[in-house]
Amino acid sequence: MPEKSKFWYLKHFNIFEGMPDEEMEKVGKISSMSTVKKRQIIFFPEQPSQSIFFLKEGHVKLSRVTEDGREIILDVIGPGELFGELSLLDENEQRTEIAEALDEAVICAIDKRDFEELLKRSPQLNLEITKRMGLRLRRFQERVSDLVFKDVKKRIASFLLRYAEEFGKMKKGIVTIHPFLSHQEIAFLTASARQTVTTTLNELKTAGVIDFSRKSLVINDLGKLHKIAR
Amino acid sequence: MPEKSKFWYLKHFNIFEGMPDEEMEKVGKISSMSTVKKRQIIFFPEQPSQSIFFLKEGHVKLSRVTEDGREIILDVIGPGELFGELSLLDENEQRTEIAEALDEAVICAIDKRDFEELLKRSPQLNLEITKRMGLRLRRFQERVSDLVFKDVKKRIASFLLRYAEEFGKMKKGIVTIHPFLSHQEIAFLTASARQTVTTTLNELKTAGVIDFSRKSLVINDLGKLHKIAR
DNA sequence: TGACATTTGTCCGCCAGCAGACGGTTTCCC
DNA sequence: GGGAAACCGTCTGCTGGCGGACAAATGTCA
Repeated sequence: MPEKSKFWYLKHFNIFEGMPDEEMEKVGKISSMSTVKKRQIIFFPEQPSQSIFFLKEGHVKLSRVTEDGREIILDVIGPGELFGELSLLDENEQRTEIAEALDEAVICAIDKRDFEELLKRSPQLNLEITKRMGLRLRRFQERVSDLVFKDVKKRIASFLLRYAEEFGKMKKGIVTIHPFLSHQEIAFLTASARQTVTTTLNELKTAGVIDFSRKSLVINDLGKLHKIAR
Repeated sequence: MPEKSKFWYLKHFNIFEGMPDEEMEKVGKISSMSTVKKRQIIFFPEQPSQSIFFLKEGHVKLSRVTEDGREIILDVIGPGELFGELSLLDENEQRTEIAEALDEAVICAIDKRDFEELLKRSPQLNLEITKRMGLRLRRFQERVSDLVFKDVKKRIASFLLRYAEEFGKMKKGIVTIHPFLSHQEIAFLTASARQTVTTTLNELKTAGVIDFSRKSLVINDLGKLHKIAR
């Protein structure tokens, strides 16, 4: 799957690659690093947005909460990705997203204005950001398309494939993932119900396609999973 | 609704605004304009992507078709917007979208490479593009969230509001739209069935919220529509 | 190590809304 | 202006999967 590896590559490509050293130094000066614990919220929607973040280690869940308290997960990201970029759009508006650490995470924050300055000075960086946003957009398109055309079983299979590709380790055609999402969270991501996720996963287990316990998730038969997801 | 007008403003803001004249002249040289008829396809997914487009007049539907021939509408855009930007991501890959004119449209095409050059030279333009992509991303997030949380009636109401805001003319609190989407197309956009759209629209008509014939669509009670959509 | 919180597993009743059918209306194009 | 094609309106049966309920397993923290 050549496309996928390219996607991966672009995503994990260091965003400051190819930047002259003196610029890099400036970046170092204007950014601040910190560690957040599992389940800690990184920014609240009420705060006026002023920083954008880079995730160095761990996993972060980006979500929204509706007025009546229901949650929707917009994305789950891993090391090397940036988030909060949408705040570039807002002037003094509030964020609409919540970011929550799914495990111990190391993040790096840069003030929005500083970052915007940086963008103006470095077309290369700017292009990189644009491409990343484009990739996100694509993923969302995919997601909408899945929601419209696929039933729950297919959506969950589809999710597992993405999950495996982004966060799993492949060895001889078998992918192992250290899971960091609950069934409830998978349900939010696939627009389904918790119970349905549990049932479907167990169905897949019985069919021998996957195997899982609380501490690991193994995909035995990628081919079959692809077939189910289509 | 302050947010909305800002959204509108950003979207319809001329993308080349503030560009020095000599640059502008270059843009003129490398771009080519053309007119397309209603229902004409602007680019096919099979073609390697090489141009990005600006829509000057008319409306364009951006969609995807699955292997088994089902269609999903990704977006519907009006004058002032650009499309095909995602091709910036692809090297020599095929487009995954289809663009189709919904009425007589005037478009302007620029070669991808040329445009990329332009971006490198103009941080201002680059930022503008980034912001637009961000807006699109937001809209998609909204759409996913709607799909997950709202029932068909709400989604259709929600669609009507966007439709009105983007393409309608407001006069004394009443919005009139010259419709260019069929019920089938609205169904694709709202992830529902044609019959359901017909029924729901008629329900809204009976309730006095909207009024429509084949040649015009009027929204009488924006407030009520908002309430239904929430 | 025990108690409380969180997550997973299973069963089932219920209904939103999809999809098929078919007839009426408008639009398009020769 | 007439025939075909596209679009709209309405009725109806059927079902995917949501959501409530409750039990079991696992995690967590004192």
